[in-house]
Amino acid sequence: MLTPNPAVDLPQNQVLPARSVVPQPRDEGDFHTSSVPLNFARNSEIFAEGETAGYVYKIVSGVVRVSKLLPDGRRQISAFHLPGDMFGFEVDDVHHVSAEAIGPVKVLAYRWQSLISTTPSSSFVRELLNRTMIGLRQTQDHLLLLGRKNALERLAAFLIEMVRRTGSDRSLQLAMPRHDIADYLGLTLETVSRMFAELKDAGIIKLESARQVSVLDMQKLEAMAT
Amino acid sequence: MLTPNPAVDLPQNQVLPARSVVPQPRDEGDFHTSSVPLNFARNSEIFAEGETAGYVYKIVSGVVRVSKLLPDGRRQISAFHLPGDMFGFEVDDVHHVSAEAIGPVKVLAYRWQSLISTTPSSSFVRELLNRTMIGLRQTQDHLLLLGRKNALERLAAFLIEMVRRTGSDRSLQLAMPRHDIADYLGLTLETVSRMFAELKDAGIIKLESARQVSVLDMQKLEAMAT
DNA sequence: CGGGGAATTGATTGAAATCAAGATAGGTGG
DNA sequence: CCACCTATCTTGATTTCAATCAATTCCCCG
Repeated sequence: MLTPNPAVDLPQNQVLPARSVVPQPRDEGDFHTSSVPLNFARNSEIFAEGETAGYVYKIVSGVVRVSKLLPDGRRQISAFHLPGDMFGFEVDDVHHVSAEAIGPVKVLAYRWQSLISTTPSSSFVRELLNRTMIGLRQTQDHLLLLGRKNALERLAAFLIEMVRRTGSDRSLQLAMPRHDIADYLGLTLETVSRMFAELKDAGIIKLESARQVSVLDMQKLEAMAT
Repeated sequence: MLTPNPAVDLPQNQVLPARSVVPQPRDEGDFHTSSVPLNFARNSEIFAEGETAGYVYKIVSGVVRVSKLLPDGRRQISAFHLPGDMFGFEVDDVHHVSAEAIGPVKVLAYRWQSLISTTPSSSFVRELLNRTMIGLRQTQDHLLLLGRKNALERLAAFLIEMVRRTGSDRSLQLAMPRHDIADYLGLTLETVSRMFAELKDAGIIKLESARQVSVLDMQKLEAMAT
């Protein structure tokens, strides 16, 4: 069965009290609005489904998984977020997904209200609109993957996405375990492992270790992603 | 196999020439910007993946399906849009999905540039941001359905969504064929048909006809959607 | 080193896809 | 107005791909 609550063994974070860094509002990033730097430990929860939303987050370092759970523990990861990405937008003030740090994560937290209502200029809103539209497009692409691609196509698409987003080509360091990849791709971790083996046996990738992948034939990998 | 191109037998629409109604810019809807009323026949294409995007559309009447195709014809419908809904937003000026009229459809087309750049106030942008965030949330919910729910749960969730969105409770008129429901739910039309039969046999719904459904037990239906 | 979570690999099951007929019905023209 | 024609839908038989169940094996970290 899937992990009912992936955030274990870590100190709870309430609304926004200090964690390891004392919140010191400051100007930073693309948004010239006060932000609070926060640190999250491996597997800690940044926010949970159903919680009151009041902040949007911009990743400084680390990787974040955004997911939804079914009552029986089945989990779907809707996105992995890398440094520079923003997450946590909500129309109303309730989070409809949860977010967790996969490894140690540093973020800047911005008050949602400040970003949209304090009318410095509408450029913040335009920025948010652009980021949201990009997120919508990526999510639509992911619908096609989950609804219509087979296991091998899904893993190939995932590896291509990660190579592209991390900037590297050839060498790829995976921040997340097989279980998370499985929950992102709508598969089980065993199937993910078998598909890694299949790509390896086909000479398309090389597994330096479970988390360190070298792409040997990007042409073929792209062909497999359909 | 899935329909390679669902838009058949219908007159092609180029960028925005008149169809059955001569385009007459006018003020209308929530947006006080000029819009062009357009009519589309059953199964005609409103825009295609890869086409230049320049307009956003607001549905006056009819139902629209938004989808993506794989080269071999596999199709994933990412959303059905009903009257009042808007669709066609893109970050850059290329459509990354295609949109087709399921039955006869009337829309109002708005120039994207007018909506965002002619600074009447940023309220248009806020409106677009809200609609996009709502779309993102619905798409994330759909990811969970496609990645983790079984066939029966998917159909139950679909029926609940349609009952909620059409406002009716109990009686539901489906605008789309089984094939479209299947491509929305990541199933085949045969499986969709079997799941309808299962819900019927369980006394949860009644099929007045294939397109006319009565919900007999909403409690149970909601329980099945997980 | 040695312990333990993570990953791989194997055997078997199972849910939905595919292949294959028919049944239903909605629209059209005689 | 009715009957036919053809889309659409249903139902059945079989196959298949991924899930599940079950051991090992591999490393990563203490």
